[in-house]
Amino acid sequence: MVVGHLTAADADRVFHALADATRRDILIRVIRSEQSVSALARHYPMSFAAVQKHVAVLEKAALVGKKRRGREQMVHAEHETLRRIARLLDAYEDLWRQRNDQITAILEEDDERVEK
Amino acid sequence: MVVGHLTAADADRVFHALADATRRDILIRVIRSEQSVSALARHYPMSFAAVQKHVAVLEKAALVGKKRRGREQMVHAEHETLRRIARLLDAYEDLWRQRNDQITAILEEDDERVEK
DNA sequence: ATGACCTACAACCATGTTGTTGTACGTTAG
DNA sequence: CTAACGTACAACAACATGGTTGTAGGTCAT
Repeated sequence: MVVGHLTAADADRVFHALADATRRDILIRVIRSEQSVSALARHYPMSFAAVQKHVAVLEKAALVGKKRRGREQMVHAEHETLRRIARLLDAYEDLWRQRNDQITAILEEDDERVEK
Repeated sequence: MVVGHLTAADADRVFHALADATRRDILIRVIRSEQSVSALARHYPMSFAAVQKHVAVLEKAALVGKKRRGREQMVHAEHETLRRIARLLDAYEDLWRQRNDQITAILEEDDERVEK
């Protein structure tokens, strides 16, 4: 089992890759099942080369990987990266909860003072 | 309670906003406690105007909000947006699990055939 | 072997992003 | 009132992004 730490540059790349509707759609498709680049390209109103670039962005972010099969490049999701970035956002949410807990604690402390 | 649906353009803005280490750091700081733009700016090796722009990107993504207090603009986290984007990534992870469940089911079906 | 298909990659263009500096204006402190 | 502070915004330069077309090479089917 890999510990799996995400550097700041990694997070930059992953969030950047996700910041485009076409790339998110490609990711969803390959999560469902791996597909060749040209099969993916058929779904979008842009050139094959443009889709190829989107896949390259996802690949540099390690959100997908490619595996040659004959003359096709099969694109598959790299679930571990998706998991890591989801956990990173969870950590942000935890920060918020901790802050709220502190505020709640302080307010309760005030209540005690008032009651005394 | 707001239903809270994230359009594709919303997700574009949020992921783009998160795709920069400085902006993620600003977000973390204001999650912990709201701060003025100039207080934030003191932490980074760049001009006040640059930090102002980063805050504007976070604000357009609705990850933070601003509230004037005297001559200062207090920046605070908008937790709801953070929550929504975290849930969006959760949905992607669910897709992966569904796919795995299907594969597992098919394999088990194969096993049954072999056993017969 | 030939043609069709899939991919890779370079060159190019338009636009957007990220930093800078400079100017202007409202607010607070002394 | 004046000086310092906090903010807003415009203009600019450098670079990145997202699309295009064109060329080239590897693989498969006939």
